[in-house]
Amino acid sequence: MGRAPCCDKANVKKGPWSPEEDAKLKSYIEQNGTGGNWIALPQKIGLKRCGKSCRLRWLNYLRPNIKHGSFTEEEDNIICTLYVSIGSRWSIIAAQLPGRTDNDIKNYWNTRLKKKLLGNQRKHQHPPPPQKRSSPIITTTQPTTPYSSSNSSSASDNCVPMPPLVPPASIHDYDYNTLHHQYSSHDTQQHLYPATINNTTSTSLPSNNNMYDLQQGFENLTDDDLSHLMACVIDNQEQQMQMQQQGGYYGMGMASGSSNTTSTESTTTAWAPPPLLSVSDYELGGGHACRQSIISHYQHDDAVAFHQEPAASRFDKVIVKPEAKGCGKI
DNA sequence: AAGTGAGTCAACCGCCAACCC
DNA sequence: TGGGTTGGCGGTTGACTCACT
Repeated sequence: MGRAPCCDKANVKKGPWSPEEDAKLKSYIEQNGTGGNWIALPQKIGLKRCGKSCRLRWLNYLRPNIKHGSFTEEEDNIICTLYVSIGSRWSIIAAQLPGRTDNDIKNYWNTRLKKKLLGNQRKHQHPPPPQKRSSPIITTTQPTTPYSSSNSSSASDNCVPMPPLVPPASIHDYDYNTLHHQYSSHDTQQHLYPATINNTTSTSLPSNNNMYDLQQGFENLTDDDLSHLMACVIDNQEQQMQMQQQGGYYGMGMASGSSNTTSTESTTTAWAPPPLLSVSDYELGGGHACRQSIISHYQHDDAVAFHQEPAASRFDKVIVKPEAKGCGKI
């Protein structure tokens, strides 16, 4: 026996909402509220709709102050920034864009923004030499700014473009508390991810102040930087999908050493393809090797440059939640 | 004009966590 | 404390539109 359906599917209308249905739902909620029970609501107002459907219709279309229509450049930037930061957490992203719904943003991302950024990715597939590239980098000199882009030239000798550790689709696996601290003890490192993702829960942001928290560290990114970073994110996701479709499974990808590899160890052993598992599937004890793997995968030339870097890794502090959502799906 | 493929987006599905009794 | 119910979420689907051939 499966789970009980939320409504009597046989007597429930599906498909597009009629203006009459909209009017019924809207006027009832405006006068009476939802009554705290969406499941019971359609019966109360004589709608042959599933309660969930009513909720969705209200939230995505009928409620006041919903913004429809094209997204602004500023909204684009916020979406991209937050996507890089927290992944496909559309409800959280939507909370930072007044009037936009998670569904809208999700659709917009999937149909337009992603392609737009993929278009930019092609521009980056034949990039100029790394030291001249204006892309997200890691330096060993700036302790507090997650990214250095426009001001990166002075550190270019040690710079490596740094794709995300995991695709954002899996970023919900992070322990946010740990993420919050993951770089803070490495004063000699520059960081990729924002240092301040403060929420321990994903479903709510107490206030809009969090927008700044979530975006902190990305504020200095140029559009070019962001495009490149997003391209890496998307590229990583798509490659993982392809590998999964092919039945590939590379586990941690720890071809050498172990999760206990210390930050001062160096390895030049060839790596397996980027790990299909998200960070949550293991603890990145040493981190150096993992970073090398990812860099090797994305930017071979830059990986060479990376070998010259001090071994201490920004991944050193990433602790994972093995039970987190998304584990074991591969 | 008809066929076709791509793009868009509203709506649905199923999972999961929170809540309630 | 445990089981059932509900709300919320992200992923996916499918109807519709439009451009192109």
